[in-house]
Formats: sequence, structure tokens, C-alpha cells
Amino acid sequence: MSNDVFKALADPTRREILDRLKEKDLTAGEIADYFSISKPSISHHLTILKTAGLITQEKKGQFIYYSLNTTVLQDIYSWILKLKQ
Amino acid sequence: MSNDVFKALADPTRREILDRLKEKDLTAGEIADYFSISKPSISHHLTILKTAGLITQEKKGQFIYYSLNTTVLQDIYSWILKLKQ
DNA sequence: TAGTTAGTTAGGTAATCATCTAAATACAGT
DNA sequence: ACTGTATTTAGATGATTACCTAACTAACTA
Repeated sequence: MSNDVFKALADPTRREILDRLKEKDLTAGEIADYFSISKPSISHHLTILKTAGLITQEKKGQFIYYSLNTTVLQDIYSWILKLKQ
Repeated sequence: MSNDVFKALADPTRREILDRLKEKDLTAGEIADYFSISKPSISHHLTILKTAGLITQEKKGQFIYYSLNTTVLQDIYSWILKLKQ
């Protein structure tokens, strides 16, 4: 099972990033502004989420837009469901 | 949200403990025997799972039986579901 | 091409984590 | 009470993590 996904979800900041990206795509800067954490730290969190496959990035000129990708949540979802019954 | 539950699930050993407990209740010793990890380490993992509310323990004589408790998974399940749509 | 803005990479640090061995506690049987 | 079995607690250690500042890269604008 994708341990990367579980580990990515184990941090409250990263979960909140996902919550925000659910509403709309955001640039790294917009995400950093929302949290009181330095840009490099946010960049680090985004790398972890990207490695886990939970977000994708697309460069638009000067900006990098991040989007939510929930397909990798299916395995976790199924695992929890299986455990629950 | 219950960060403890997410963090408890972020370790493969702990997830496998839950998988095993899904089949039947087990003693700490039985769990430790299954993994090639020392008993104190398993005890530590069990404490984390217990603190998160994912398992319960019941003492029967000399043994302590651990059982799966999936009720605390509901929040995570709902959160993922919300994210997925 | 110089300056500005957006974002990452590099390097360092303090805190947390997973693991171990050794010692302690709890119970059962003789 | 003594011995053995089950499990936890204590204390230590190496690895990982989350964060920071400083420096770098890339792209836009004048």
C-alpha cells in the first residue's frame, strides 16, 4: 500500500492544503500566504503531496498552479472501508 | 480533526496490526511474534493505536487482548469522501 | 539588461519517531 | 513464596521530519 499517501496525510498543514485545493487551484504563493509558514516550508509540503500523487502542478507563465488529485485516495478509502466491516 | 488517528495510520507496521486485528482479537505477544520487531516496540505501537482510539484492550488473566475499534475511522472516511467529490 | 516577482534548492537545527536492551510489573501455577 | 510467562516502562540511539534563513533559478517588465 502507498505509504507515501498515508504519510503525506499525517500532517495537519498538508491536509489543510488539500482542503483549500478542493475549492480551487492555487499557486504556491497563494498557499504560502494563507499559512503563517515560510515559502520554503510550503514548497517542501507541496513536494511531499506531489510525490504522494495527491496534487499535480502546472506551470502557467510565472506561476505554478497546484491542483488536487484524489485518484490516489481510492486505495486508502477502500482499505478503511474493508477495515470498517 | 483527529491528527492522532492520521499519525497512527502513517506507519505500515501499525496498519498491518489493524489488518490482523480485523480477523480476530490478539494478545500483544501474538502480534509481536508475527512481526520481526521486539515486544517493547510492538507495545509502543499498540499504545499509539490505543491513544488514537483505533484499538481497545481487555485483560484476561495473564494476557491482554487487543481488539479493533473502527468507530474513530468515520471522521477520516468522511473527510476523504468530501475531498473526493 | 537590470530589477522584480515566484518559487525551489541548499544547508542547518530542534523535535519527533521507531527501534533496541535492560529492568520492572502483573499474573498463574507449583 | 518461587518460578515462569506476558507485557509494559525506562532510557538510549540513529533516522526522519518540520521548520528556518540564505542563495539560487526562472520568468516577466521596463
